[in-house]
Amino acid sequence: MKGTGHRVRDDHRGLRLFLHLTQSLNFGRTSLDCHVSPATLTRTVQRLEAELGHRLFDRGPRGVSLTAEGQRFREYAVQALELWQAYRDEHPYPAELTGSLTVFATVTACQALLPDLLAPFRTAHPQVRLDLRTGDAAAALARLDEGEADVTVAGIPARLPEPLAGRTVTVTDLVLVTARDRPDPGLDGPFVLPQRGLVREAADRWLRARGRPVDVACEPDGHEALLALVALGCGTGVVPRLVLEHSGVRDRISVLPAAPAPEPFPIGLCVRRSDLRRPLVAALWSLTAQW
Amino acid sequence: MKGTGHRVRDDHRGLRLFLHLTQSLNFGRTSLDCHVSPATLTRTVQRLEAELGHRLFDRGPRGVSLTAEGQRFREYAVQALELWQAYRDEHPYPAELTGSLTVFATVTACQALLPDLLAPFRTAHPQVRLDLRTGDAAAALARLDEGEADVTVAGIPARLPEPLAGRTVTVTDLVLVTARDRPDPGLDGPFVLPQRGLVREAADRWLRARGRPVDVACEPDGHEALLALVALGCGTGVVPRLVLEHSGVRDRISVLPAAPAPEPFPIGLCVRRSDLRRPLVAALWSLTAQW
DNA sequence: GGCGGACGTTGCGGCAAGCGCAACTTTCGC
DNA sequence: GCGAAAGTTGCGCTTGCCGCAACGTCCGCC
Repeated sequence: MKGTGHRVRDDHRGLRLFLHLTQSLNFGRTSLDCHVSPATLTRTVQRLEAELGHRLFDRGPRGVSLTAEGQRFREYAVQALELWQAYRDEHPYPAELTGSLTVFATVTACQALLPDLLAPFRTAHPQVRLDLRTGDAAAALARLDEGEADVTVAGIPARLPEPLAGRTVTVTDLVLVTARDRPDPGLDGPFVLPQRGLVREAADRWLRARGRPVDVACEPDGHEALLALVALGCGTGVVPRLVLEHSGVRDRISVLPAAPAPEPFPIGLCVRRSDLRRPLVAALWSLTAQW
Repeated sequence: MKGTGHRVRDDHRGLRLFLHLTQSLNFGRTSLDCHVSPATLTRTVQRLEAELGHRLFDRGPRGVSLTAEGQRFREYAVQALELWQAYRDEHPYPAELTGSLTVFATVTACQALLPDLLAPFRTAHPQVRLDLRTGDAAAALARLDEGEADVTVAGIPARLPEPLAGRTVTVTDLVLVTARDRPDPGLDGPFVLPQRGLVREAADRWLRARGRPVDVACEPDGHEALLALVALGCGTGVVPRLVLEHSGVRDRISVLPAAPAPEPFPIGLCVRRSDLRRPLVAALWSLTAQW
C-alpha cells in the first residue's frame, strides 16, 4: 500500500498541525510528534497559506519563524479549537452507548496511564464493557491490524503504519539504570536491552551515537524482566522512565546520568483510522485529552 | 460528467448548509438556495450527525425540526463562522494583488449590484484590472465554461452545472408589469416573455401553475427590450423586480398584483470551482458578503 | 574543499471521500 | 387509488489528499 487519501474527516487537523508547528518551529519535530509525513505537513501548511493568501512561516536557512500574519492566525486557531472543545465538553457523545471495546495495553500503561486516561470515558459511558488485554508493546500494533483490539495504549512509533491513527498522550524519556547495591558497571559495562521493540531501537540509536563498542549481556523479553535482571546486577539497562517509576523493584535500582540527553519516548493511543467512525471508538477518542 | 468528488476545500460549507437548514427547516429549499443536490445536503447533515453523535434534526412526516442538540450546535456554528469572519475581515487577502479579472454581468446587475458588490474588492486591490463584459444572463454560464470570464454576476439557477460554484448575493422576485397609461390587458391578455433563460423558465412555471391558456405576443431578447415593448402596450410582461426598479422606463410601467406569489429569483456570483484556488478569484470571493 | 547529514519541498501513484444522478420509500392530497 | 412531494440510498465517477522516494539547499566537519 502506498498513499492513502484522507481517511476520516477531521476538520481541525490542519489547525492542530499548524499550532504544534508554531511551538516547535521545526517541520521534522512536528511531523514526528503528530505522526504525519513531512510531505503532508509541508502541504498542509502550503494549503493553509494558499487559502489565507498569506505566508504563515518564514522558512529561513536558519530554521522557520512565524510571520506577523501567522501570529494572528495562531490566535484564530486557538480560539476556534477552544470553541470546538467547549462544544464537545458540553455535548460529548451521548451516554448510554453500549457494546464492548477491546483495549490492548502494556503492563506499564495499565499501571501508569490507563486509570486516568479512561476515567472520563468510563464515567460518560458506564454501560460499555471494556475488555482489557495486556502484552508486549511490540505486539500492540499487530493486534490492531488483526482486529483483535480496538484501541491500544502503548509506546507509539513516530511513523505509524498507514491505516492507523495515533495520538500522543504523554512522553517519557529513556533512562540508564543499574543495581543500586552493586559496584557500578558504568556506561561501558555490559548492557541489558530489550530483545526488540521501540525501546530497543531507541537504545540502539543512543548507544550508536556514543560510538563505543557495546557489550550486550542479555536481551530479556519485557520491561519487568529487564528490570529484574538489572536489579540482580547483570548490567546496565535501558528503560522508559515511566516504567521504572512504576516498577516493583525500583527501590533496588538507581539511575545513571546519561551523557547525551536520551530522546523523548512517546506513549499514546492508537486506533484504526476507519474505526473513528464507529461511535464507541469516536467517543473514546474525543474523551481522551490531546497531549 | 457525473459526480465530482469534493472540488475545493471549504471547511465551513457543512456549517453553512446546516445553518441555512436551521432556518428553512426544509431540505429542498436549502438545497435550492445553496446550490447543492438534495443528496449532498442529506449526506452532509448525516455526516455532521455521525461526527457529533447526536441527531440534529427530527425528520417528521410533517417537516423537519431542530432537536435540542441541534440548537446548541447551531450556537456553535454561528460562533465558529463569526470567529472565522472576524479573522477574514481583519486579514483579507493581501493588498497589492495585481493582474486582471474578467467579470461578466447582466446589464441589470451592472446597474443595481456591481458597484456595491465589488466596492470592497476594489478598495482592497486597486491594482487589479477589472474587465467588465455585459450580456445576456443566459450566456453568463457559457462564458465561464469557455474561460472567457472569471466571474459572473447574474441570475443563477438553483442547480449549477458541476464545475461551477455559485453564491446568492441577493434575491428579487418576478413581477407582472403593464403599460401604465394603457387599458389594462389584465392577467389573461397577451404576454411578453423573454425568449429564453431563467426568467422565461420561471415565468413558464408560474403561468402553467395558473392553468390557463397563455397567449404569448412576443419574445424579445433581453430585459430592456422587453420593458420597452411592455411600455408600448404590447402586453403583460414578466421581469425580475430588480430589473424594473433600475429601468429607464419604469415611470411608464405599473405592476400588477400577482395571484400566487411568484417564486424568489436568486442573483449572485458564479465562478469555476477550480478557480477558487487562484488568489485573485479567492480574494474576490472572500470579499463579497454572503447572502 | 568536498562530503555527509539535516531539513524542507516536489513528482508520483493510489485510495477513498464526497459529489450528482436516478431510483426508491414514505407520506399527503385530491 | 393514484400521483406529487420530500427525503434517502445505490451507484459510478472525479479528484483531494496521503505517503513514498527523489531532490535541492544549506550547514558543519574533517
